[in-house]
Amino acid sequence: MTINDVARIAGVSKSTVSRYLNDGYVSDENREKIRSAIEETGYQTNVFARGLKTNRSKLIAIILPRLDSFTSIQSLNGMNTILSQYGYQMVVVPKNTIEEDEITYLRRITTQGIDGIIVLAHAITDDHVAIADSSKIPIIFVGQYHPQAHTITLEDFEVGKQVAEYVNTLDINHVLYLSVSESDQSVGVMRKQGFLQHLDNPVRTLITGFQQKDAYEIMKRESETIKYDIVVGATDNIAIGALRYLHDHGVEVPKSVKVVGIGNYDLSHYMQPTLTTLHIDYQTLGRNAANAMLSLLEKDFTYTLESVDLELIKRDSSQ
Amino acid sequence: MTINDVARIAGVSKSTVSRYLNDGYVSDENREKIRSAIEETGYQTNVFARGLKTNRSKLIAIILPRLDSFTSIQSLNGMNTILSQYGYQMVVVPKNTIEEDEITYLRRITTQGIDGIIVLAHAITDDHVAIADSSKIPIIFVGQYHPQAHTITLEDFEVGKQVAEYVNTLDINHVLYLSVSESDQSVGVMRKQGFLQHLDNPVRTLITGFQQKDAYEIMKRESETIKYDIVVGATDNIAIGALRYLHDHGVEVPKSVKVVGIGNYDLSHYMQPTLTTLHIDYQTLGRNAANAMLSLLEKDFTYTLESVDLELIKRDSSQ
DNA sequence: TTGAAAGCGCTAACAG
DNA sequence: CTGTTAGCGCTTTCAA
Repeated sequence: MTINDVARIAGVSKSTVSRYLNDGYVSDENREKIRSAIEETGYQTNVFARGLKTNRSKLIAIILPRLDSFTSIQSLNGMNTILSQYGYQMVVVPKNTIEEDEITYLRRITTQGIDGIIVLAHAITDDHVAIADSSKIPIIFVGQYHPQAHTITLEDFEVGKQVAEYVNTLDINHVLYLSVSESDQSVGVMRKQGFLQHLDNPVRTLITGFQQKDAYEIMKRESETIKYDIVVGATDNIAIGALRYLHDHGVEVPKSVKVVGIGNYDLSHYMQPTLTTLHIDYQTLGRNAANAMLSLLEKDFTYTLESVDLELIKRDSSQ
Repeated sequence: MTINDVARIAGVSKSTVSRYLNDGYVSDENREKIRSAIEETGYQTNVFARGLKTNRSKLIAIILPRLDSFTSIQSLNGMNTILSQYGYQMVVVPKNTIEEDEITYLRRITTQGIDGIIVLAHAITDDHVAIADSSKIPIIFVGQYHPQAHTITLEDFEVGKQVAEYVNTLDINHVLYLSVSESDQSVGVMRKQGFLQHLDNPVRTLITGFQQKDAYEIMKRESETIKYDIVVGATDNIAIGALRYLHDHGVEVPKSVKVVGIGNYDLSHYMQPTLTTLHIDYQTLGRNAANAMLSLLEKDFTYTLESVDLELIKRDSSQ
């Protein structure tokens, strides 16, 4: 079934059918004939033929670190709710299964029939920006700010601030803050600064990775020599790693040491004790990214950036 | 950069370049010229033009219930490791964001430039089979067996059996088994049968949903009137729902009542008490599905179905 | 082993 | 508002 069949049955030319399918500009009479011809034939437009002319596929590639990451999946979910409304589908590409270099990969797929790329990033390098610049399709980075690229971010400074303000209400003296590498501008720099600048108590900062075991390890190696009565993790996973370390070493939480995380991962309310954390609505982050993408793709598409809800969830690990 | 540019630079015809890109049948001399022309130009084949002739996109659609499901994501992960090796990418479609009827949706995308569809299903209806039959592209159903469709499944009878055998070793008298609707042939029928047929103790079976809260609710409504000293959930989520109910009602686990789940979701070792469960390697399930798909898509592709690891993980909730 | 040529199904000028 | 026409970039006969 091609557009020709529909045209023949409807008794019009294929351009009229094409017009019906796209802009409009068809008389009511023909419009009805075409509609019924399409219904009769079950015609579906051939995406390859259309793409050959228009270079549009209604496919957005989403590059993310791993599939088993709570925050990535939440964002993905948010994106999908928006994208699917406009007929876009997501090509999901977990970075950990890409064999080539990320930059090479990005460059390659910019010409592979995809309409846009959303990258959930922990860092934006000059190479990333260069590719985004030279690419014919839009690339949006989520989670990291960069002045020369399309980026959608959390207000990480505010995130850090809100957590600090909560910590200030607690009856504690020495804070241990577990951060991540400063190559991550958002979590490693802004979030940390927001936290440190608003904190009233003395604090020691340690740098670790995003995995629970990274946090566990750094606690094992370093925490013995540090005086602290609260551990704040830059993410829930980090806080959970610390919590497990404390648990394994007989430290009572929250009695001897309190623990606070950031992100409100689903795990956090299953922990024992349940983890106090700042809820971050990652679905909104995803929706923002999707809307930003659509605004670059669809003309007359407008949207307003939703502000991402932050809410302190007080649980047992801090009280 | 088109195939014409490459042909011009290499000093051959575009058919020769096309042959170089596909089958072969090019002299060594020309082969080298073309290779270097491609390198020089950074040529990438236009997927729309190729698709128009070949109807191949190297895209596999994966339909899954929701994105926030542990088992789905694990399977997805497994699929991706295989598919990406062969240059295929996944178009991920969460069912909960599809507005139209699932059957309509399936029928629609079979003609939308996708090479194959993998459906993570809780049930296979006649409509599903009809579409799979009439579709020009392969459709594989994962998780549910059906004699007239391509299906990849777990050995759910064996799953039930292994759990029953473990329960038989425990010092308990009355079993409460929380199952799901029999419309789910795998979990609702086979898994249950495997369990019931190998169990030595008396058992009461209750039907609930896949969500924790479903299990929580059924416990609230029904468990008071039932005598049991162990609850076995057909999935970890169900077991966790029961565990939370017991916890909220002051029942000591495992002292008064033991709890066992199936699946080994990541949550399960965060529970308090940690949940005894049968580990199921869903990544292998995903790999099997991907391999099955490739065998339908790529000629000369052979594979052997991997058997899905099952392993009983004894944790605190049962001992 | 190669090149010429036809055409995949569609969109978008353009002329009417 | 409609039809004619010219490709989009590629693969695939076919004849050489």
